[in-house]
Amino acid sequence: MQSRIPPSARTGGRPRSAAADTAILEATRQALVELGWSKLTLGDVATRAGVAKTTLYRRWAGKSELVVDAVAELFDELELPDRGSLAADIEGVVLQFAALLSRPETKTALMAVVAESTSDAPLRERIRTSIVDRQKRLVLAGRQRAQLRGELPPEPDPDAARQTADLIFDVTAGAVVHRTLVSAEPVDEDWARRFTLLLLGGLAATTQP
Amino acid sequence: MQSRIPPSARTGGRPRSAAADTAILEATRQALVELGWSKLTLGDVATRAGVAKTTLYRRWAGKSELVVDAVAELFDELELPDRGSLAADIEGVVLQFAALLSRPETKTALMAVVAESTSDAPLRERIRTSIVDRQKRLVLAGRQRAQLRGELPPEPDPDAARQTADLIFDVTAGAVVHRTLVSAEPVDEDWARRFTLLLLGGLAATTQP
Amino acid sequence: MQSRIPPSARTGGRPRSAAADTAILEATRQALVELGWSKLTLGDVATRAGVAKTTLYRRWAGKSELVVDAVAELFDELELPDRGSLAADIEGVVLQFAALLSRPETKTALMAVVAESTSDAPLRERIRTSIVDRQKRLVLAGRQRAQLRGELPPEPDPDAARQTADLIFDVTAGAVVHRTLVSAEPVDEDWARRFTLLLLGGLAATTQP
Amino acid sequence: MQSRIPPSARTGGRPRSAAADTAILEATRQALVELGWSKLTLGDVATRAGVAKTTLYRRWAGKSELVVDAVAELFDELELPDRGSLAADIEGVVLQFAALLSRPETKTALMAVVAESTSDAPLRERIRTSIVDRQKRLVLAGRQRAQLRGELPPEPDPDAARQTADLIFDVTAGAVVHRTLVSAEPVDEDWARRFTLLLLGGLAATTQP
DNA sequence: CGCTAATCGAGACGGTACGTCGGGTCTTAGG
DNA sequence: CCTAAGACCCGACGTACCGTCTCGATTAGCG
Repeated sequence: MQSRIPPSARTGGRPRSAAADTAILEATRQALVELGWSKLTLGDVATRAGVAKTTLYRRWAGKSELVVDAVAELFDELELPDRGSLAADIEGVVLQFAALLSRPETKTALMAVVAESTSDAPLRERIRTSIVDRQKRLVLAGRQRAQLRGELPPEPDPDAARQTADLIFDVTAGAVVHRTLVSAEPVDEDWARRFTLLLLGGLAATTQP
Repeated sequence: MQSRIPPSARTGGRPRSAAADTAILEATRQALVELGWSKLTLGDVATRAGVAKTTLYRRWAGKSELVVDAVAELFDELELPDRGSLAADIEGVVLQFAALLSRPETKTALMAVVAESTSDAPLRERIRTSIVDRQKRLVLAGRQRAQLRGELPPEPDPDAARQTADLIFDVTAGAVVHRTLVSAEPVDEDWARRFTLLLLGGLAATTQP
Repeated sequence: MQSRIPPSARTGGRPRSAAADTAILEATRQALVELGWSKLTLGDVATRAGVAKTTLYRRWAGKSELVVDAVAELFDELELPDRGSLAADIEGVVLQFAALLSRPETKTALMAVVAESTSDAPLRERIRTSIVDRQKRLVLAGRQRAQLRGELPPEPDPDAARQTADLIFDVTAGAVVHRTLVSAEPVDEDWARRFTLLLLGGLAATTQP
Repeated sequence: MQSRIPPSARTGGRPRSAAADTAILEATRQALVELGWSKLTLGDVATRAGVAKTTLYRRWAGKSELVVDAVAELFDELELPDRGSLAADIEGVVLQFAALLSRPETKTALMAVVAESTSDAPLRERIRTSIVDRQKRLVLAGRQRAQLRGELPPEPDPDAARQTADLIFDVTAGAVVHRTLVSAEPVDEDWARRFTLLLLGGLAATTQP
């Protein structure tokens, strides 16, 4: 799902510049790093991108939509490298996610758009599609891989499977975000190890009553 | 710790109106509910409170500081009722915290000030003192009570104790916030039960290597 | 003299649409009536005329040039009907000119382009050629006819003749314009009669010292 | 009559700066000279005056209103010096008015606001009060003085008196404006003499049937 | 009881950014 | 070469808030 305003359906006319899109999103990230969310202005982004303000407004409805797109591109990089065991995979994901969150552009932007989204349902949906689901995908892939390895039993009930995945996701993402942004302390290998221990222990308790 | 600017040290002169403080904080919460963080303006708050803008700026440095104070008052209500067992206590805290987070004024304000705080260290400190520590206190009190009950073993190493408490806190608060604000799904009794199961299971695994 | 930009000298290629010209000028007048000078936009004119903005800019340099042409067409209608006497002829011209000036499209456009022309010499020249000279012609024709009738003596000195004609022209056109646009009162038959009396009386005094 | 937006009726609050008014009007005239009407922008005027744009908009509704006030001050200078005879007085007024009209700030502004006023009745009224009536006053004063001198007979019928004064005014002001702005030729002593001759001759013809 | 001094309301002030609009240019595809 | 369509850059618009300032009018406590 895209936040961009689609071009006029009518054929004919000068097409939108693809280079402008790239320049704008890059300029947005750069401005986020230098100024932070609250001091970022669309006029400044336009100037940095070498683009007219109108061009920007023609494609995005506002600051939130633009920033979501700009940050979302960074989340595309997330992958699930095979580290050999479920525990190692989880630690890898946690560290990868933490690394992303500690970049200044994501740090300042993510909470801000989430805050904005509390009173803006379409924006919330866009965040979910562009950002959140990209992380959730990793949880599902990780479980699948662990089941192939025999580390986790197959889950016959699809409802329970989904519920558990959601819980793991909220716990993992929430913990990393909270540690990084609220507690403002680093997510290092040690923390990742201890968190993984907690998660896997809890998971065992959950599935083996 | 207070965000308020202290009154002039010099004695004599008209004292600050105490009623104004109450009115301003109440007006702030009301405006947060109606407008959300980004559309809340200090001029509007002043009008609602029946107070001049000057009065407001004489006491708070800006929007963030004011909102932190306004929301912090709500976190004073958090308590740790004795529900008889560690699991029940945790479920209680989770539900209580979730209830607070689902109020519109906290929902919209909390993430916003956290976002603001990523580039404002004093603000981050104020948030920690006024809001976060109030929750953390519950974690510590819960553990102490559980140890008194014999549900948890005493932790001889104070460093490890702090580290574990921090982890539990980040996991719990993070999970509830993420579920509520990002996943935008309710934290009901069922979820609280499943989360507690996960947490306690993980905790057992962590402390019994 | 035309304000239009001439078509490319190079032969070959698609010729300009003559229908477009008509449509554009008509649309301009219509827009002048509805919106007045300052709110008239070339984009709107293009839309009304069912024409692309490009087409419009290929033919006229700007708003002033377009409006001069659009209004000038109306001045083509001015004639000098033979009413039998100099006085009657003058009254006729005055009323005819006043009628033209009271049309909303001329009323709003004429002063505006004159204002523009104070800092735009080519525009001033175009106004003179397209609009002013068309009125001045009537003064000259009126005098010639009166001389044929014997109502006015021949003027042997061509310099003095030109000077007098200029004076009469400025007085007549100026008075009608001022009455219509500044004083905002109607130029009716009574006013025309009184003005003619004044003018002819003054003329007699001027030529018979 | 003033074009200024009156300050809030409520007492209390910081009073409006009188210096700002002076600076704004002076800056407006300066900008008119340098840029002309159509390129004058309120933002630029504000900058020149060392004033915020909002201050400007707090006091005037728009460009036209501001310019009327700025130019009107110049018309305050108009007087009727006693030159000894009616003819000499008229010539004096004509030359004085022409001198005012040939200043670049009035030249570019006057026609423009008149053009605007064709579709803006309140503006037309403001022009009349602030500018036109100041000139008309001279006509009336001139007649009164001429009657005291015995150069003109007393006019018993007040209606006819007013009608004649209006006619003289439209003719005089119109002729000077037209000569200056449309014909774009100078109003020098020679022209003033010839115009006065015409006017007085016509006047005699009008009043002595 | 009258001083003194900080507070209060009100609202104007210099700024900065907003989101929109119009001007005039350009780049398409099509005639 | 012209045309319709529409995106492009640019600059100005008028508005909204910001945080500061200047007023006159209140309030206290201290002398």
